[in-house]
Amino acid sequence: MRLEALARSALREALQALEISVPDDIPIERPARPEHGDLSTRIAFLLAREARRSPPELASALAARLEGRPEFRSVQAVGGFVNFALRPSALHDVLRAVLAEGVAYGRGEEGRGKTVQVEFVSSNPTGPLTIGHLRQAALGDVLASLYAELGWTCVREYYLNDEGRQMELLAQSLWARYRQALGVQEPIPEGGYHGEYLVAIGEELARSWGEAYPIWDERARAAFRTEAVSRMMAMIHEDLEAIGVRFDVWTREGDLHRRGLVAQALERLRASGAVYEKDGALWLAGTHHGLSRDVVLVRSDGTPTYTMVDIAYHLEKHARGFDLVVDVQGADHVDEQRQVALALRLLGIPEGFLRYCLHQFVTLKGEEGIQRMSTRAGRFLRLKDLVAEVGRDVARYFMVMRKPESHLVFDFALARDTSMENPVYYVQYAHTRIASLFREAAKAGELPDDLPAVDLAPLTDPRELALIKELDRFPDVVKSAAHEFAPHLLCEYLESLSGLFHPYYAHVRVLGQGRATPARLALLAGVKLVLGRGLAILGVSAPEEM
RNA sequence: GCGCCCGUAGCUCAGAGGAUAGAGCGCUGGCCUGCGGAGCCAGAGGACGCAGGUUCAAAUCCUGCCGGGCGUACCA
Repeated sequence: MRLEALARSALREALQALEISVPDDIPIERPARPEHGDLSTRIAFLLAREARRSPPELASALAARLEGRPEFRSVQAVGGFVNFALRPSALHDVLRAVLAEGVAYGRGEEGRGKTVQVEFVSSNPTGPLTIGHLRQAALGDVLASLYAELGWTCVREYYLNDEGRQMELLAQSLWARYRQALGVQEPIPEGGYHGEYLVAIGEELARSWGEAYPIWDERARAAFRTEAVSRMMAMIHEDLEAIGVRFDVWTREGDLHRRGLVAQALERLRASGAVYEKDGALWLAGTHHGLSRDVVLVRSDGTPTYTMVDIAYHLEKHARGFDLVVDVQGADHVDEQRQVALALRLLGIPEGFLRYCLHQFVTLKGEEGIQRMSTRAGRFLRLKDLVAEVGRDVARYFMVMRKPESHLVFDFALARDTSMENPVYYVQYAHTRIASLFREAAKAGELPDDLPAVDLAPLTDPRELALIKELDRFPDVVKSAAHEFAPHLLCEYLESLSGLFHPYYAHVRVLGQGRATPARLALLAGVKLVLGRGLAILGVSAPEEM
């Protein structure tokens, strides 16, 4: 049995024996200080009032009931806390279970038969992906993997805004570059895209199309739009490839229009009575429902706004039958999220269907200080180039090692120059050292045939027991990381597990130690297994050699 | 002005009501005749932005300030 479950079921029995009603959730903590035991509970504080006893009294009564049970070495009341010290055999049982489960250890059942869609990146196809998109790419990909670990079927989806004014500006900017390549002084349009990446494409088009498009007319617009989108998509695919992210579904804004979904959504909104007309435009009455302003859904020229299309898109997601939709978006989308969420609520979509993972932006710290990215101004670091510089593992890990809602300063120089000193390698190195140990064990003929069957009794060193306790946490970490949209918890966990392993390995010899050898190999097999699983979820490699 | 996010070690950040606040980097000093030194051991470094409040217990929850980021478009 998992350790927390062990303490919970014991406490449940003790509470029943004392005729105190058992709460649904019995909190179990892992004390920071060893003298407080392996597990502890503050339940006495919570039930004191109801039980009409002071927390210390209640804690003592519980401890007295539990003292002497075989799974605990001791159960002590300290203040109002009840502290449990586990017997090594209870920990050995945990390790045995980990080894028996193998790669399935940590997987959950909650998502069985359920499907979650994770929408992320969804960058406009107006240029390559930048370090700004990297956080989102890593975050979304890892969230999807976390949910997959909990048994959900995951769909990774990219929403492609291939319509609207930005695409118009992009096409015209490309046309300008094409004209420039032909020797004409054509300026980049107002609000257009100045990035170097359009120059090369413009030159190429000048070579293949010659003087075919001397003026910016409908014909040029159509040609350059199509060309621009496909070129940008190619670049985006390259960037995603570099970071190792694959999408299952690409949804184009244009398709939503063509399938009549925007018009349908509009009808539903009208029918709901949540919209009104003013100044020739159609508005969503946001202020009636707690928003800070009303929102235009259809402009006075009859075209739907981005928000309108987004609402239609999310209705379509619902129609597709997902049990949960997770949108990963930057902090600039807060208002947009509220608006879409409100529209869905007004249309009767259940509250829990759509959840947003909102993240703050990445600022890049480089030679010229801290800089904001801007695709439009052509000032950005391309994702592919960053990955080439620091490697996929480091790039991905750095982006999820902080909680999404915290601002992240990416110190490019540090990631590159001191890459040997960074936490990714610390974790990977732990995995590698164990892999190497197993190679040595095999050479020496000391590798047991059946690790889960090994006698674990020799594992009595506090460091060994601490490692097992840490292994026990893994499934909970996966669960929290997924539910709270907090992949950084997994990073922290892996660093903590590695931080227990390295000192242990530096001080304890494994091979040639008689009965202790197979037991220690079994322990380290468990550590390697969990490190490997954790890294896999992060999309970071778990090397056998470095 | 209003809304959301963030103020914790020199730097980058964990800590989501519990017991003496942690990690990595950087800094100081040690450890390579055994399984990988990308490692280990030790040390210096903190009024948790400020002020109130709730609680047996607050870095954590509430309120108000002060800083910083983002938003506040008939842009996407």
